[in-house]
Amino acid sequence: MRARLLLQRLLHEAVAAHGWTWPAKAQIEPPRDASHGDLAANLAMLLTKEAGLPPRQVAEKLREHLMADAADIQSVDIAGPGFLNVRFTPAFWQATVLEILEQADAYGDVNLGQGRKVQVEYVSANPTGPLHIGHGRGAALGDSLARLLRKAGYDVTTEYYLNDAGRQMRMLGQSVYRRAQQTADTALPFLDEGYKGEYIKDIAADVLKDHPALLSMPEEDAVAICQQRAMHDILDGIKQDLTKFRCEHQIWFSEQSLVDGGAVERGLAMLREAGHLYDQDGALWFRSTPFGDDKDRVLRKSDGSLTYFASDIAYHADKYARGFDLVVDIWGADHHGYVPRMHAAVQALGKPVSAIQILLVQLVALLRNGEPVAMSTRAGAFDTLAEVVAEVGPDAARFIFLSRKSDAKLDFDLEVVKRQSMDNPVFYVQYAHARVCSVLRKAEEDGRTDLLASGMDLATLAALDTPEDMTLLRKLEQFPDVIWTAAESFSPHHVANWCQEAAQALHRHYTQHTVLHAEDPAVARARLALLRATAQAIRNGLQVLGVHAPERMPSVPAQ
RNA sequence: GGGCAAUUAGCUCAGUUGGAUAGAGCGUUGGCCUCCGGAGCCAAAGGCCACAGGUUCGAAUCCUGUAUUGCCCA
Repeated sequence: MRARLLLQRLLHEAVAAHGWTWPAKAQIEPPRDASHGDLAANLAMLLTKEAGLPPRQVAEKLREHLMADAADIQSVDIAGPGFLNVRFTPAFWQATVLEILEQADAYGDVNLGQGRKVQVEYVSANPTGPLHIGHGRGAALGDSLARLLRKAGYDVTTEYYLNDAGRQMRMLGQSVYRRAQQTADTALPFLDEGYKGEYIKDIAADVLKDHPALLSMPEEDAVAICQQRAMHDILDGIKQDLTKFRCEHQIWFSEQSLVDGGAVERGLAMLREAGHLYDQDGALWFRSTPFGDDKDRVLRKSDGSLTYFASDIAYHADKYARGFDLVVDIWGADHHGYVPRMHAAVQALGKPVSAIQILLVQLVALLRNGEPVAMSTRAGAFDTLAEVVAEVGPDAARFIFLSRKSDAKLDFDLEVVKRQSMDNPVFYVQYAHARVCSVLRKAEEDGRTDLLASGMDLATLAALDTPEDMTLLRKLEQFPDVIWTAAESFSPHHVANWCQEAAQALHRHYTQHTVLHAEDPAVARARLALLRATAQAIRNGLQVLGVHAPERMPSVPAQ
């Protein structure tokens, strides 16, 4: 981050000094091939027209300006069609260690969000059954995104939208009631569209225990009791599953409360006033096509009942009324058809389409040794989030989810995720952290007070001059940039990738250079500081992913 | 029939929003422990970035078709 900011400032000055204007497409980034330099700028190619010079001559003029007044810059080369390849001094990179040790847990914080209020709404599964592995992916993404956006300077609130009104909840109550009835009359057939899982029977048994007279009540009352109990129990389970998966929702928002509080009617009135509604064929329509939807949508059907979309609009109107500048919705990919109409609704509410960000999470194929895991019909489903987390642990599951783009299908192989090998990079990253901790422990055991004394300075860090030192330092320096781009693109997987790269640089360094047995105590001090800084940065990266950074790995595996 | 996404090494996936000779890991082959944890490191082999056009200094990336797969809608 420091490197990019510095170079950006110097280049801006250089461009201004020649009376040119900064091109919007200008980029400053590490070249793919590290041997080209630390950072590369494509500026010269973009300025040829305005400068009236061939790109390499433009580059030459910029180069002169950079070399004139920058103590931190070691060299500037012009390469290829006119790239400026810039190399910084070792001291510049070494200072990264001081920065990290000073900022500690705050290292990587950036101010992309500038305090803007963001809501992340995620999971929001109907409380009609336990969460499955696909919900887990959305859960990992939503939670990590909240952490990421906080680190990037947003004021984040997390929320779960509870669909507790409507037909599905009634069906849930009826399903439980029917299972209760079946305990008395085994010949009674099950409901065609009912919820069939084993958990429905469990709930029915519990209800019967608390209400022995259930079956002699009027059916309406009995179903209501079943529905209340079912929702309560299932929601309880969902909350437990999410907690075990380290996902926090600060607010649980009830759809029923929207209906009861008249918010839906208010939302409709708002749209009607703005002229976005019309009546046709006895139904109430939202004119969404002017906003890019492919057809208008019904909000109130001819039988008088409201559609889900109507309460969704009211819900989003409520979000904005609560003062959120940006609303992030995380949906299963099977809802992608709703994206255009939601975008339309937001605009009809008077917000720019950029005030909503809808992230789609693709399905997860659960495998075991390459074979699809069949949903069990009897002994409980093996594809529930709870089962999977119990088997592989939250760290491994979260890391797998978060190291891939969310909008691509994902194969989740239980055996592979459980295996503690490089098939499963979470152990690789955690091991890097644990390795550093192990060195620190050893230093303490050996009574190396000279190394463990606090305080560090640039002069000592000058000993970090090997290729492995420089690779590691550059990687650590990039961390804030990674947070920035990841937050900007709502993509935690960039952070996961960085963790792997940082871990790799650490492992490589570790095998090349010993710390406690270094030839010179000063070198040992410098290296130990570097390792501490690395552990800190990796810890911060894992924190964004919601993955633990252990001080030691649980056990040594068998050879 | 319309729409949305995906297609990169044998497998699982990245590719910093258009940059230089396309990268990791696993798997395969061959090396590295008198030393802080070898759950590691190094090296080799492995590619028509699905296919065909187009846009420009420059395309895995952008635009248009085609194919295959998945999902939504009628």
